Formats: sequence, structure tokens, C-alpha cells
Amino acid sequence: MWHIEPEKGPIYAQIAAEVKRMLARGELRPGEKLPSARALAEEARVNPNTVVHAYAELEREGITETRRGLGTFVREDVDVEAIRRRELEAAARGYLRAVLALGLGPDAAAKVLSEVSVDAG
Amino acid sequence: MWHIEPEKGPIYAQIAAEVKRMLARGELRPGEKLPSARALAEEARVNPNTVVHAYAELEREGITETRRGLGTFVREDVDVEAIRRRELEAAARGYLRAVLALGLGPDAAAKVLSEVSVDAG
DNA sequence: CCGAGTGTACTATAACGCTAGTACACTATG
DNA sequence: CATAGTGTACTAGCGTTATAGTACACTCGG
Repeated sequence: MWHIEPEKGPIYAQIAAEVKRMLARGELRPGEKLPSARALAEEARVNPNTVVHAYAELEREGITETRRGLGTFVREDVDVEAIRRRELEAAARGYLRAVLALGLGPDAAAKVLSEVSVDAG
Repeated sequence: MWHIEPEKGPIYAQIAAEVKRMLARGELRPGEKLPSARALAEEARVNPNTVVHAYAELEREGITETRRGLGTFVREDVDVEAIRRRELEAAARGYLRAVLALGLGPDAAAKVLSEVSVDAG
């Protein structure tokens, strides 16, 4: 679950993104407690400071709240659907931008998308 | 043309990617000379060393060749279509992976793609 | 031969992300 | 009160990326 790829950008950002994805998938719900910074750091083989950084980022975005001595929790009032939509559209825009930058159009974007698979190759 | 966004990953990687995109779009052809490191550095408001780094990366990938005292050139034998295809599929796979990570399927990926536009929002 | 343009090779500095380690404050539970 | 679990706040060091500056080697054209 908490597997980190050091090659793909800042670790703290990956952790924050994974939390958002878990919310979008329903594996994490409003009000639920996230793993403690120390626990998640150990599980993901990462420095506790890095997890703290990730949690701070999530709090900055209004997704979590931190209760000193208690832990970090998903806020009760998060709009999960909005988060999913936002992440989804950001990914789609990024893809579309990349395709246009290659001099091709939305049609090509859709076509290639239907042809690829996620595994290597 | 050579506008760099410091927020989006290593500058040298952005420069290398832009060269590949120009190849894919036909704005740069096999045998053509790239701007000198110093010239491109000035135009992109970037350090010459950074451009050298980018060109070295392109050479490592077999896309360019460097002739000392002359400049850096696109190799005559580059397969432009292969580069375009590779970049395109990499983008598509990245998008698809992101959508699947959100707990949705290829159908949703296609649907959202058809709805978004590249400009903000 | 000379000069301009080019790539190459260094040194040094700085910011950022990450790691490592330590100490302290707060909360709940026994 | 004592303890365990938690968040918070530091200091220090490392590697990568980028900047700045300098010097040198090569190629071409005049």
C-alpha cells in the first residue's frame, strides 16, 4: 500500500497524493485517523519528517486536521467527490497538454489511450 | 519557444523533452543543428551548464550527437516516428495509471478526457 | 595565423528534498 | 502520577539541481 518510488518526484508529495487516492477509492473516509507519522514512516521505509511534511501539505489543502497528541484525521467535511474530480481532471489535462505539445490532437489522445495498457511496454 | 517553468521538474529534463517534442512536431529535423549551449542558455534565461546537461542527456538517448567545436546536431538516423510514439504512449500510460489509482476504469479515463480542455479550470 | 564560435572541464556556492537524531509538549489510559 | 502514543521543533549532514565564473581545446572562415 505505502510503497514509495523515489524516482517519481518528492516523497512527501507522493504520500499526500496516495492519501487523496485512498479517499477517492473509499479506502479512507471522513473522520478516519491516518497512521501516525512514525508508524507510516516505518511502513513506507521513509523518514518521519517526510511524513510530517506530507501531512502538513494535506492540512494546508483542507483535507486533514491534526490534533496534537492524538493524531492526524481526515476532516469530517471533506468533499470526496470534489477531490476525485479534481485529481481526475488534473490528470486528464496533463495528458491532453502532453499530446498537444507533440503536435497531435484530442483525437490522437483518445486513440492512443484506448490502445495502451498500464503495464510495461 | 524556450520558456522554462522551474516548478515542473529539473530544467535540463524540460529542455530535453522540448527538443523531443520539436522533433515530433517536425520543427526540428534529423541533421539539424541545435542552438549552442550558450545561445540557448541566454534565450531560456538559464545557466549554460544546465543546457549542456540537457544535451548530454539527449546524446545519451541517441537522439543527438555533439561535434566538438561545431555544435550539437540531431542525428541523421533518428527515428522521429518512434520518438513520437514513445512519448505519446508514455503520456497515455501515465494518465491511465493515475485514473486507475483513483479507483476508476479506462472508460472513465476516456470520458473525462473528452470533457476537459487544456486551459485552466 | 587569428579570431569568433563552439564544446569541455573544472571550482565554488546555494537551495531543496531527504535523512538522522534528539528533545519536548500534549492526550488518553491505567 | 506514570506511561505510551502522538504531534512539534529543532540541529546537522547528504545528494541533486542549478547558478556563477573561469579556463582550455577544437573548428571554421577570413
